[in-house]
Amino acid sequence: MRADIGPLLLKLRARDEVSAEEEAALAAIIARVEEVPADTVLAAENSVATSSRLLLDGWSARAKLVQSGRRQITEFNLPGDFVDLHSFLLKRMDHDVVTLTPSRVAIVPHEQLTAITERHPHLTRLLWLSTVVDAAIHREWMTAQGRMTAIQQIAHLLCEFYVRLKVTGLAADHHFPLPLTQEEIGDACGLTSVHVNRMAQQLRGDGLVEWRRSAVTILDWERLVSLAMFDPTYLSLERRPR
Amino acid sequence: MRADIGPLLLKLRARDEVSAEEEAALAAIIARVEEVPADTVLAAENSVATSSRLLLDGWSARAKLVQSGRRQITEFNLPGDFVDLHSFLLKRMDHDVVTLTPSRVAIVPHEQLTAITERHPHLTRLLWLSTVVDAAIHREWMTAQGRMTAIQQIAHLLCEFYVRLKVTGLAADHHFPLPLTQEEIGDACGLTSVHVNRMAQQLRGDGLVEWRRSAVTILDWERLVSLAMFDPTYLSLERRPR
DNA sequence: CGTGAGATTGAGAATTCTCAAAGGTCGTGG
DNA sequence: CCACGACCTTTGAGAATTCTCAATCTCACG
Repeated sequence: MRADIGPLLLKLRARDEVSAEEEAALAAIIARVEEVPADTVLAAENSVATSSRLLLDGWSARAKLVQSGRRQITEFNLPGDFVDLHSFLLKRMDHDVVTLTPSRVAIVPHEQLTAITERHPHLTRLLWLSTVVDAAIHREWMTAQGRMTAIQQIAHLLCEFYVRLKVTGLAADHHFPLPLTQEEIGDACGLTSVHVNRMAQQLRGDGLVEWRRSAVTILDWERLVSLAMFDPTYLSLERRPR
Repeated sequence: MRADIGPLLLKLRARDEVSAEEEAALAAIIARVEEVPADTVLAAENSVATSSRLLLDGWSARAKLVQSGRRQITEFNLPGDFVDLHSFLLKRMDHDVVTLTPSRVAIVPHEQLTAITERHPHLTRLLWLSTVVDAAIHREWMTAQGRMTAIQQIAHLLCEFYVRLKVTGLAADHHFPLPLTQEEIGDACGLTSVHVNRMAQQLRGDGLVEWRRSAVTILDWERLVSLAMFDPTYLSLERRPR
């Protein structure tokens, strides 16, 4: 099966050049592709991984479960994200990776990744970069959680989705799909779904977004960015030699 | 100047073997060593880095400033931490790195790190791992911030310090130095220093810790771990092939 | 001993949570 | 093509945690 790694390449090329040879090397490391339904655990906390997963299509999340049934989502993964590249080095997972929508996932055995590190130093650096950007996203979220209000956090999340989805052409004209429940957004922001609901109403009432069903239209990007104090620097979408 | 990379090696060797050749390669990438006072910015947000810093001695922090003078500390760096290895790939910094105590810092030019990726794939993976562990620490903190109470968060931080400091021999017998103000701890937990103070009093009052000046003694490790729901898995201190 | 940074205390205020209960929406089976 | 059920969203009201803003206290150090 020929996996479509187009979205991944778009992301990598937003940050640096990727040669044809590197592109071929990437395509070659995929062992197989799987279709998985929503709410499937792709990688379980505490398990020891021997392969990593590349999200070809669909949304997933990194989540940590806490006693008492609560959970914290620490990052959302969009199509083209190498969702558990971290497990290549960690081996033992510190968190779950769970699909949020029906998804298509490419499986990459760790031996193949090891081979990349031995033969393609520049491609290695680009993959390394993508894990380091995950860390930058974590820092940005932590800052939002610790030092911003609930409504700012949610606004920030919407800004992030829009910018990240645009890279792979999944968002345009200030409009994008958002297949998340308010509960899932709450799990990401450290809020209850009740409070997410009230803040979402406020964002709508203030004329910042139109947000119905599972799609969002940003009505006033300037004001949303200003409310969220959103600065996309942390996404490292500058093209430069790495 | 001969830099003492002993603490760094202890950390790396807690996770996998490091050959004598790799050790020599690491020692060779250090361009120079600097002594810096407390509260010095080692790497500034938004600047474009051309070298990374290895903390030989002292404590530092990754911090993000938010309008209105607030800040969020996203990780504390201890002696032996490669504090801004992230900048090797990010180039443009998404956060500040600031010393919290007088420190000794080794400077590593990015060209040297590039050379490591070209000649030492296994060492590259170990350095990559250390950035991925930073991300795991971020996730753990985010979970604490989002889904645990203030006192649990602070207890969790103390557990983390003890385990991390033990790796390099800087903690033992449930005792360790803690050169942080309550304000700095608040910046890390997303709390005010006032609330940190009250929670610290409660931890002392409950007989969990002795915490005076800048040193902590954990009086009841079991109970502290249980309160904080602390599980050191996220620190990846298992020795296995990477 | 005076100074200044950091720790501690007090009291009222704000944000967010908890616990229900009610209202909508969408896919599926009859 | 409609009714049903499951899953979300929305609303209300009281409660809890944490914040804000001072003011005071302590202690290491010059």
